[in-house]
Amino acid sequence: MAETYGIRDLAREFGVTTRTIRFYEDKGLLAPVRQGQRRIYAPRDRVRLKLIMRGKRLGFSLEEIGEIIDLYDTDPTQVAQLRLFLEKIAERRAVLARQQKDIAAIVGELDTLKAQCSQLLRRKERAVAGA
Amino acid sequence: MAETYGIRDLAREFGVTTRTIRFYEDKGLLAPVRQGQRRIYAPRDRVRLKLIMRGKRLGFSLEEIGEIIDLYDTDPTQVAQLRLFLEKIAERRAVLARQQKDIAAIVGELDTLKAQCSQLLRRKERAVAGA
DNA sequence: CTTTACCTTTACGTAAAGGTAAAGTACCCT
DNA sequence: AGGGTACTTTACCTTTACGTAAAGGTAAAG
Repeated sequence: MAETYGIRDLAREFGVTTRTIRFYEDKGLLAPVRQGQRRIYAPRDRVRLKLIMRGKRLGFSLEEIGEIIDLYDTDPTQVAQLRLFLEKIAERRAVLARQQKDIAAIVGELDTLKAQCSQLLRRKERAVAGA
Repeated sequence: MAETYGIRDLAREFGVTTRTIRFYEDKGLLAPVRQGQRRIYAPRDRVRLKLIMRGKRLGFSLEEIGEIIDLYDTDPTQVAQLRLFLEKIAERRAVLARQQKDIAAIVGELDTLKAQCSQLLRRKERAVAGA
């Protein structure tokens, strides 16, 4: 028979709190079966959670992650899922590329400001010392 | 006599809403005088707003911006302000540097995933076409 | 006197991803 | 029966930077 997990098991394995896992369920990302009130997680739930964590690491929102992994169930060939995922990857890359440029620009500004401040500070300190 | 501005004037000049300017006042970043109920902004308020906008562009939080520009008033020599600002600049640079690295790593992962997905997709598409 | 434009305060809403507390349920161990 | 532990639900709290009504004040123009 198939392996099952308790919420605590998965929380430990993935380094999140049980609250987090329940939160994902609220958001429709997980749907464990119940045994009374307890949640029983099957291997496929574990896979989904792993995909969620990976998606988060890559900077996707939970909503985007949901769109992608839902196709995992509804799309037997996974072609649609792969297409969507590739699209999301492209989007994400574009966002990151822009962030890279923005950061570089800001770092440039910070360096300029730093130079100005440093110079001004040296002058002020000399003025104070000389007074 | 000194120039003054209405809230609308500053909003237009800096491309923000009046709500934003009032919000900054709530946060203690601005303190215009009142004429009855109306807010009257002096040139120094305008300068502060300009500093706020610059700080934001550089990615500082309003709280950090507040710390810095408050010294502008309390510190006549500005030495303390310059020191604090340089410190903030260094912090910000460090954060941005880490972000750069993180982004680069994620982009790398995305590229790997993209390659895998593309290959898989091509196989699936061939399989479907061949069926 | 009314419209129009601008201003005011108060206060709830938003997004994201959970944290945290309260209070109750379930089961094992002794 | 009592204790301990894990689990459950509900529901409000957090952060940041405002958006968005609601409801009304003030003043110039027509």
